[in-house]
Amino acid sequence: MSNYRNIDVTQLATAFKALAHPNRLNIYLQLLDCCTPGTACAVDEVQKCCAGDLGTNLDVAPSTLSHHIKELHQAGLLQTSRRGQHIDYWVDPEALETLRRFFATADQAG
Amino acid sequence: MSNYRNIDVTQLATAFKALAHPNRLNIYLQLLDCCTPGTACAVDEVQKCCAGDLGTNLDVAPSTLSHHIKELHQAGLLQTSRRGQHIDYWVDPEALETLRRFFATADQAG
DNA sequence: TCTATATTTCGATATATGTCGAATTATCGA
DNA sequence: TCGATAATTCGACATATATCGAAATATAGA
Repeated sequence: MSNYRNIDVTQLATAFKALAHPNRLNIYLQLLDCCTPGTACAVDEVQKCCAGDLGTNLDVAPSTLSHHIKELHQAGLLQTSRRGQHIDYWVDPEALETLRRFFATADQAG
Repeated sequence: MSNYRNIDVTQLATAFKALAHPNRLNIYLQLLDCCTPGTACAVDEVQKCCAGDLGTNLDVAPSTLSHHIKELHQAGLLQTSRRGQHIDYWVDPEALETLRRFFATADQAG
């Protein structure tokens, strides 16, 4: 059961766990809207996705925000890059593809 | 943020939470393999999906198994029907479709 | 009706998680 | 180099969750 139709079940559970918290799902959705998966927002674009921006509509302390971002990152859902004082985050396209594929195949025959 | 591209975000987080635990994910995967989503296994088929069967490869007490099944059911991921002493469970097709659709659209543009 | 089987509910307990504030690290600009 | 800003790490604490065993509920069959 550690593997299901060529999908790593442990990785799947880890991803679900990361996305299970409303604040973390919120962060992930923001990043989905912010940048095309696999790409950080260009600096000159209006949309930003550095840690501070992700917390503006979350009402949590910076340390809590950092904690949640770390969880998402450790689950493999986000990628990261420093840009000066800021740290940008964006959606890991492979992890997203794994999730998409799981539900796509699950939705087919039993 | 309670709605994202016509998908209920709260429902999404609830579903992820239910699937985040390895034992519950295991149960869900068994049901996906057991029966076509939306249908219970016919009684005369070899595959079964009553509560007891779902726990055979899980190594947890019956009460714990029941607890996990209840979580999946309350999250809207499973449907249920009593069959004599047994209670059958199967994958709710609409919930699965919601998840499939979320990742399908998320995987497209940002 | 009585017994066996399947499942759930309840109460207790250990562990995991979310949150904060304070302190720390990293970077930029003066 | 110093101060400001962004983000992380750490320690503490309250809450949530997973688990079990015992007891309760539901059903089938003798």
